[in-house]
Amino acid sequence: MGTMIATCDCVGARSPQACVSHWVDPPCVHWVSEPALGRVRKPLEAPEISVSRPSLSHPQRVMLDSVTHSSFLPNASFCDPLMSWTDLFSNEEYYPTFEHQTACDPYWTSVHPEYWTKRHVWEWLQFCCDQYKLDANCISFCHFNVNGLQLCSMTQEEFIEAAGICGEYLYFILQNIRSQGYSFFNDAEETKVAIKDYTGSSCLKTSGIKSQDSHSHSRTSLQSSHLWEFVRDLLLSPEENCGILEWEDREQGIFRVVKSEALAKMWGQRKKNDRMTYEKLSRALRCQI
DNA sequence: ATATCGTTTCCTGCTT
DNA sequence: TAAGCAGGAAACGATA
Repeated sequence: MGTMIATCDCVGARSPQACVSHWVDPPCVHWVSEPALGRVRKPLEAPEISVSRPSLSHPQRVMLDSVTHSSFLPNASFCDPLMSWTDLFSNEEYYPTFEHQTACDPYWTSVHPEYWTKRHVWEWLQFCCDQYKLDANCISFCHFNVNGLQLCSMTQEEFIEAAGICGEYLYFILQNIRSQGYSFFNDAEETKVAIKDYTGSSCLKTSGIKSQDSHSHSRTSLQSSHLWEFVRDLLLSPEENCGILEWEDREQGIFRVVKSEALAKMWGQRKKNDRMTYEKLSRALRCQI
């Protein structure tokens, strides 16, 4: 079980408040594609949060889901079936550079696939899950613990082995990026049709493919509209975080809200609501229980 | 037009 | 007693 504990600087607080948000374990929910904050089961669904009342010795907890990989994983001996993106991303062996990503570290969209690092591959996978509503359950992330060159050398069969029917999509998308560059994403409708035409697979979630270009999702993913995405992205973007959120125990998914006022202000700016307060923001988080 | 979802806002009661 | 937190309930806006 993961937990995130946060101490916030709530305005007017008589003493530092302990605000803990906690991404928990299965078998709960559908908290999505956030490598750092929880376990990935399905892309883009709201997290399940449970909250326990804080005390002096045991700060407030907000438990945002978590997810396990499904038994669909073909390579369970390789990969702990309970291993999540949280686990993987917090594992130096799997994802050694994530913590140290900097603003000058190029994003995957600015690098040709063959030159992707492992981190780029993971970002691309996350993008595909988010963008095309691929069911992360279908994907054996361990099979994608490779760099771009290795990824590009994988056959379609290997993609299918690694991600089932989703592997077909991933393979198709990768080949298109390689051949067309990122212009493949420029026309969302064409992309949508192309992918739909490609296969009638059921690995797409019901909401299908969103008309959202890769640009808006890549470097500017902080503009995502959901609160949980906002928090997730903030935690995953050190250059945007500005010390507002800090990891307390990354492996357990525990983070600390250091600047609650700033967090609320940033969320208010995102939602174009200058009346947003940390009280409201925290209520919204609790609402997702 | 309607339903649903994800908040937003207000409120009350409990805890510290 | 004051301040913060938890959670119920209704309203709201976007979207399907």
